[in-house]
Parts: sequence; structure tokens; C-alpha cells
Amino acid sequence: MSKPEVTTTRLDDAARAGWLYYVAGNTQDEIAAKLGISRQSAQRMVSLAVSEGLVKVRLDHPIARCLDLAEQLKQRFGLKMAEVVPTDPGSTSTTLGVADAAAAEMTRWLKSETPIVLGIGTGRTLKAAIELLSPIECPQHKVVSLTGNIAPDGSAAFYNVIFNIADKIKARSFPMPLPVIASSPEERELLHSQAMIRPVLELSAQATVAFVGIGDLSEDAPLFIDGFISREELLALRQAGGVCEIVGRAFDRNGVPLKGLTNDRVASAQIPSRDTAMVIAIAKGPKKLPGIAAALKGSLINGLITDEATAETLLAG
Amino acid sequence: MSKPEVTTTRLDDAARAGWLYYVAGNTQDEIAAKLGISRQSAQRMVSLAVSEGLVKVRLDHPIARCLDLAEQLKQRFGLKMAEVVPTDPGSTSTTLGVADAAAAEMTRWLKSETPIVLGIGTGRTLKAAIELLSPIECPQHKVVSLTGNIAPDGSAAFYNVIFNIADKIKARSFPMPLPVIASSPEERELLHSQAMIRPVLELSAQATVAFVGIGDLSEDAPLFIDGFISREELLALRQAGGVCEIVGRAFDRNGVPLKGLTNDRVASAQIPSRDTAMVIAIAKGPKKLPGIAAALKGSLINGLITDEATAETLLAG
DNA sequence: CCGTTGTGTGAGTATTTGCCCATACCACAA
DNA sequence: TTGTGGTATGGGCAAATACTCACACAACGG
Repeated sequence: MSKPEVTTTRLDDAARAGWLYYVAGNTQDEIAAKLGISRQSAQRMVSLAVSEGLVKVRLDHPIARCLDLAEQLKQRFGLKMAEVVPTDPGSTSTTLGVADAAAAEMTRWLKSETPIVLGIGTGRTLKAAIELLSPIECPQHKVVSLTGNIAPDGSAAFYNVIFNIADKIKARSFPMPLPVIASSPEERELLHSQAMIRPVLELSAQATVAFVGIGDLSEDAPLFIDGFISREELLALRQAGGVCEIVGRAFDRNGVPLKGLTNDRVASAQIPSRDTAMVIAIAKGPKKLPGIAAALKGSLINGLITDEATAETLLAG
Repeated sequence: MSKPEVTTTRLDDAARAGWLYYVAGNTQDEIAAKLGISRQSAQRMVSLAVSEGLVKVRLDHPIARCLDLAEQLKQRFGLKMAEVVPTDPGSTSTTLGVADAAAAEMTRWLKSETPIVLGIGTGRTLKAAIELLSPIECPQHKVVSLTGNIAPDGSAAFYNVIFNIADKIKARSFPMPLPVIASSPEERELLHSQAMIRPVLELSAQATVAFVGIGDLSEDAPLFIDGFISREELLALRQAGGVCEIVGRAFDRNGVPLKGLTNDRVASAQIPSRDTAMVIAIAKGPKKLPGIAAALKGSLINGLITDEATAETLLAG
């Protein structure tokens, strides 16, 4: 037999072995018997068929596309974790799907036996996620708020969810009894140096994992809607190039924190270090796209939970 | 209420596990870790994905021998289309392999943008093929049954698959609410002239492509097993030289329809014209050999999906 | 003629997978 | 409340599979 012919018959045999294995459902032993070769050779034929790309596996489920996108996101943006949920084309909700996924991801972390420190940001998405969280007893863990929980009018900030989650999971909670944005840089320093606050800030820096929302800075930016900043402050942030806000701090399109403006007075903790903690953002939708892109570009996060449409646009851009 | 919802999320998870297993190449242990479940549950998820038909394996290598046989079949019997799949020597299944190939061939037709009329026969092989069909949305097409769908006892004929396929591909379906074999020639005429039936018969004559099974007339002929004809009628058909049956109509070894007997009462549509339609038979195995040979000889079909062993015998004879 | 190199094979072994079964869980009815 | 039937879970084990290694053999070059 001449050389090239040998190669084609080898692939032929490989295809036959692969067929018997994957389509006919034989074991490699049976294939070996039927083809009159040793089982090791049969195994080699099958794996040759796989490595030569003869065998194509396809998943007939919308989820497959999501997992694929998640993988691409991880690759492209160097994320440690990514999850993409299907987009419901008919819904305009900004929490549908991602909240469920976030709750599931939280549960996975909380199931850990070894104590973790769970950092929690703020926002509508996060609130929705925590509402979906099934109660589990996790007295070994600690949850720490990354933002202040006092609204400008003195009431508890509605979308600060530290108490909700602490209650759900029966863990010790560390809220930050502070305004989200102080009235001056000096006041912030004063507040941060309080004995009550310092341990919380230190704990937040030790977070094992943190879940944060990403706020946009459009006309109806949550920071503005909820009264934490004035319209003028919002406009100033936008003019300074701000595209998004994470735990109250504004960033430009490259994920670099803006200098000055309200950022000088944001009383939130820093986003935990991406070297020591998983920082998972939960965000989807066209309005948040620039913000998510910025967070990815600036490596502000190393985990992302989003939806199909958003993931596609992120990868296309 | 909760039942379908639970089922879909379960399938979602199964798809996820299947993806991680087959596409990402994780072991079941890794999947278990990533999904926060036990390995056993992961294993169940994966096998659920397989059993639900979410996972499709395709071999992208035309095995030379099979291609060669297919070509010879086309030449020798003047077929427009032939496909030969490998034979699993140890298996006695009459559908293994050919059903997959038939599903793939159907998919090729269904992908067409221009509307087609798809005629569908009946039988075990066809049923297996349609179960393997991946759901695709084809509202532009029409599927028409070539046989009645009422069993002698009044129930829906089990191997009438028009509803299964219509459901899978979301196309308009045209079943034939008739018995497969009428009690008399007169009854058949009466039934066929009904306003409900005539359009279906007309549509079936316009089929672009039709997939049919070939039934044998041995002791366990499907027509007899399923109770459409009596043992006496079966024997009579055999004595009159009948070797096979397509859409209920019996043919002799030259593919000529038998005169009289049950053929006078078969309420099925005619096999669509081989001049205007592709008529593809799906059949393999020694028991069906005479039938396939007859169908080829009588040019009842112009397409064939069979297996290696059957193709070889056909060509040798 | 001999050694080298690449390829294919079989044997043995570690890992992975499939399956059974005891148990836990949940919903529902008595 | 308790019992009951159906369902999901995880442990354990045997089968199946993947991997590593050593050897055989042919081609090639010195």
C-alpha cells in the first residue's frame, strides 16, 4: 500500500470506530472485537476521530449559545468567571434572568464550609438577586456592605441590601452606617476614621467575593434618581467623561476613576482587590453597556453575570 | 403550573452539564464542582441531556466505502440520492444509523427558505428518525401525511408521525383522518371524496419531497402486527406475490402494485410522482431486502437511505 | 552493517464513568 | 399530626476509558 492511501484508510477506520462508538453506542471493547483489533487500538481510533475533528458534538439548546458566549467573555476580558443567561426579547426588565443567575452564584459561594467574607454593593439588580436567594444558614460567613446605607434624607437607603441578605443567610453582617456620598472630602475622612467604621472598611478589603451592580450615568442614573447626587453633579460627572458608577464611584470609558467631583466624597469602600477577591458584576441591558465595557477595560471586575444580547454586543465591540 | 417550569430549568441544567461535558471537555467531577452539585447529580444531568436528545453527535467523515456504495446505488438504480451508513455488525436494530441519516437529510430539506411540501409515510424507522430531528422553526413549510392516522380500534395509529414532526418543526400539518385501510373499495371512495380529505390528497400529490418506510410482508409484517390487516389478508398478499408495502400499498418483487386484495381498500395517498418529487425510502436489514429491491426495480423511489450491509447485498444481487 | 528515528502496538495502571441502593426529601391524603 | 408514595441525592463499586510506558519494526542515513 502506498503512503497516502494508508492515511486515508486510517482516517476511514477512525471514522468507522467513531461511528460505532458515538452513533451505535458500542463500548470500545465491542468495537475492538468487531474490527478485530485490540481495545487499545480501538481507543486510539476513537480518540483519533475526535482529535481529527471528525466528531462534531452539538447541543440543541439555547443554553449552549450562552455558555459559548461566557467562554468568549472570559477569554477576551481575562475574567475568572462569566455567566450569560438567555435574553428574553420581550422583556425590558433589567434584572430578569441575571438576578436568578446571581442568586445561584451567591448560593454556590455560600455553600462553602470554610468561612468567607462576602462583599455586597448596591442597586436594583442586586436587590432583585437577593430576593431570589433561597434562605440558607451560613453562620460561618460574614457579609460586609461596600457602600453607606443612609439616604440623603436620613432614611435607610432603599437599595442597600446588606440587611436583606444577612437576614436570608443568617450570617453576621457589617453595614456601613454612613451616607453614600459625604458632604465634603473632609467629612468623608472624619467618617471613615470612626471606630465603628474602620473595621468594616478593613473587612471589606479582605472580601473573598463581592457582588456589585453597575450604575449608568444617563438622565435616569440611579445615583441621581435615588437622590444621592444632584442633577448638576450628574452632569459634571458626565462632562468629565464618566460612563458608569460602581459602589457610588464614577469611572470613565476606560474604567479609570474620575478625579475630583463627587468621587472625592464617595464614602464607599474600595472595590476589593481583584488579585485576592472575586469581584462579580451583575448587569445587563443597552443602558449599562458602556459601563460594563468600562469595568472590563479597567479590570475593575473579574467576574460578570450578564445576558446574551449584552454579551454579544460586548464581544462585537 | 410548576411542572413545566421545573422541567425546563432541569433541561437547562442538563444542557449546561452536557455542554461542559461534551463541548468544554470537563470531567463529571469538574462539572459537579462548577455547578455545586454532587458528581452523581452531574452524571445524571449529562445522561439526561443525552437521553433528551439535546446532544447531537455527527461524524464529518464520509467513510470511503459507504460513499462508494452510495454512488454505485445511484448509478445502478437511477437514484437521485442515496446515502449509506456504516453497519454495526452486532446490532439487530432496524433503525440505528439510518434514522440519524434520515433526520439529517430532513434537516437539509427543511433548511430551505422557499416553502416545501414534505410528505411523510409511516413506520418505526420514520418515527425513530423524527425523534432524532432537532427542532427547527419552519413555518414556511407544510407537512402532509401520506397515510391515514386511525388504527382499526379507532385510536390514533401509533406509527403515524405527522403530528410528531409538525410539532418539532412548527410547520402546518395536514393529517389524514382516515383509517389506513378502509373496509371496502366503496368506503375508500367515499372517504376520499370528503371535503376534509380531498385537499390533503391533492397536497400530497404536490409534495416536494417525501420520506417513506418500506414494510415487509413476513410473519411479523408491521401492517399485520399493528392490526391493520388480518393474518389471512397478509397470507393472501404474500400468495399474490407481495414482498413489501409502502404507505400501506403492497407490491410484488418487481415493484408492481398488486391487483385487488387489500390494495383496493388502502386509503393512503399515492406515492408522489418520482418526476416531480424526491421520494426517499429509509430502510435497512435483511428482512427488508426484497422490499427495497422491489421498490428500486419498480422505480417507486428515487432516493434511498440504507446501511452498508444492505447496500452490498442489493448491489450483489 | 549498524544505529537512529518515527510510527504503531500491546500491557499495565490510574482515572473516569455508569449504575445500584440506601437514605433524605417533599407533597399530599388520611 | 402521621403515614405514604414518588422523587432526588450521594456513597460505593464495578466497568469502561484514558494514559504511560516499553517494545517491535520499517525506513533512513551514515
